[in-house]
Amino acid sequence: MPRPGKNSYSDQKPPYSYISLTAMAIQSSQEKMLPLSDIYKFIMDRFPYYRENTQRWQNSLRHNLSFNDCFIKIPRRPDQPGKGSFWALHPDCGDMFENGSFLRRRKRFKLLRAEHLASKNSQMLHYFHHHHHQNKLGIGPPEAAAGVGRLPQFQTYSINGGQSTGFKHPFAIENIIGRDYKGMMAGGLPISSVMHHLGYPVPSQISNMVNSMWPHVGMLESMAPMPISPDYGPFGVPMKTLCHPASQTMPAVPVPIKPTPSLAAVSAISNLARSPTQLCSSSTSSLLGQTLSDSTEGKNNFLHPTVVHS
DNA sequence: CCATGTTTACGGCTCA
DNA sequence: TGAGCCGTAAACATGG
Repeated sequence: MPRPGKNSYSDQKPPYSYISLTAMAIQSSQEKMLPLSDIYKFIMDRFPYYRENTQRWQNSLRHNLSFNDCFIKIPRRPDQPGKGSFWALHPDCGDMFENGSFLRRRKRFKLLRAEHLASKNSQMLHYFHHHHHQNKLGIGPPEAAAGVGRLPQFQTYSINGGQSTGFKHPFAIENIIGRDYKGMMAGGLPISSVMHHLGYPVPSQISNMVNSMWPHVGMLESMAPMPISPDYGPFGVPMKTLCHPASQTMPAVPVPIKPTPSLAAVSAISNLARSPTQLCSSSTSSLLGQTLSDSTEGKNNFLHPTVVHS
């Protein structure tokens, strides 16, 4: 039992990898991209655990940003002063958390050489092209302008000139976190109960929050810190209003990494039902994918984006 | 100088 | 048990 004043459960390490956390942060922003400092902020605001040892985990996080191809860097426009680039999710990175684990991906997203180079150029080009019209007011970081514009909910930084229409970031929070784990329990407890004890929401809670608010309000229009309490999710949204009352159950909190085909199917369907335009699945993104040796330098060799299967 | 990136290395852990 | 993912440390570069 956590005592008041003492360490509470919410001070414990959240069951998310840095990749998950970063993806959440990015997805939570209106523009689907954030500067490093805002990624830090997102995490620290919502997960007390990360308010300490900042040197350590921030170094790890930067390592993840650079090392993993699922994250792409988008340079600032001249009218977006500030330090460092924006970070976004690679549009083709696939559903890296399809098994429902946010601690460890079943497979990782790795680009091939030429793809890597290509994305470095055309991605940002596309960005410039795209956002210049849509967000003219954009002075300052995207989250500043976020409050006003009702931009299309899903902007992707397409590397193939917008050809991947309809394709959502598989990393979109509802994909990352968005699953219906019907009837699932965590350690013998209903997930909601576990969530409550943890003091931060588990994946599908976030999903519910996202899904319930995205249609109306831009997610996290402000990056303002919100009070952390069992009643609030990491996005500062009251859980009560967002948590589906009954039938909603959650994955075990540190979700066992088990590829469960049936579940995957279910989640695919539910994702579809929930947002028809977002047909996103790992299979979509890995259509062109060919396996590639997982060497570190493998990122620099071929023509197509690919998903390396483990 | 400090924040931001990039890269290498290594040990722990999990899954096939 | 090996392969691969993850977390961490650390060296190094760069730009404001």
